[in-house]
Amino acid sequence: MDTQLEEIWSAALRHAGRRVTRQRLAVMAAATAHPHGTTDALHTAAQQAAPELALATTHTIVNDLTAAGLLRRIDLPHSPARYEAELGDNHHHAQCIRCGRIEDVTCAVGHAPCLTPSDSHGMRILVAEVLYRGICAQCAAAEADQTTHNQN
Amino acid sequence: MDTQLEEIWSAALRHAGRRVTRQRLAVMAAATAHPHGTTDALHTAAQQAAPELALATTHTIVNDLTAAGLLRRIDLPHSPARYEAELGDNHHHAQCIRCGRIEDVTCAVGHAPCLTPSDSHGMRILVAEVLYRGICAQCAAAEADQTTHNQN
DNA sequence: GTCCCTGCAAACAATTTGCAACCCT
DNA sequence: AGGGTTGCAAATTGTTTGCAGGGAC
Repeated sequence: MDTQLEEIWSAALRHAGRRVTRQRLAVMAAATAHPHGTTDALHTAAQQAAPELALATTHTIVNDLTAAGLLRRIDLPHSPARYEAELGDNHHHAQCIRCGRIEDVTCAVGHAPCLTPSDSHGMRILVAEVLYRGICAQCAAAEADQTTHNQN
Repeated sequence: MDTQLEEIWSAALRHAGRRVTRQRLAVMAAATAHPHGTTDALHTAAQQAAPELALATTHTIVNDLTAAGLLRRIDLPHSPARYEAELGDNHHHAQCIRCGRIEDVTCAVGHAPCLTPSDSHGMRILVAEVLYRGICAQCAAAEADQTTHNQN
């Protein structure tokens, strides 16, 4: 585990009024190493640094760290909750409807005007999360290949 | 139940290669009458028109109707799946982080450029779903009220 | 008559909770 | 020392599945 990152996380935990434990550091390391990881995946990865870590505890930790603003939760259809380290870069996600792969998208074009409509039924918008759905390069290539073969 | 809508739904079901049953019509009526309804809510509402309807069957129906393109599924954090009739109007949703209320948002400003980035890691984007999170008018008013009282 | 669709019960998956022991501060 | 955290097991919640009967076409 990276010592430098560990100090940053420790400081973040303390700043959020949380205690610094081996389990929490292990989960944050796992979330950084495996972005978009499910609770299950993070649990498995974190067990390298904290073997006794229980799955239920992993749930408790990711919930608390999300509330503390250290992790960001990603909800996708037909998938358990996923998490990634909250880096404040406000990116979005794109998912392939064929293989389920998840990519980060930085949505450089037309960002602000779309994402912050000043008014919607009187609701004051704080954040906007965009989920793009489409077909990734690999799956598109595979389908094109398929089509070519069928044309014979 | 509205006879005119019923005919539209029947045609849609047949067009999708599905059979027209009382249960399916009841679920579609419920989804129209209760937009953003959970499976549980739709099940309860649909039982007015189809009392024998089982909850498991409601799950089967909404899954199939979503696959058929007649319903649209809405996934929100910390909530079971929600559904609404697919009207092809491509609107988005805003949720209050205080009370959980869900509003429809038509995102008129800067729509196209933001929602269809031509390229993202080579993925061809087909649709974009935006979830806005903020504080609704009622909750904002309640909080302002609270603040005023505290200032005494 | 055929086959999709439904009802019911049971299985399953993801997440939460209760409580005693633990260990960070 | 004190209270936030953890581990474990059990409970909950949301959803899926298997199978027999029933209804749409």
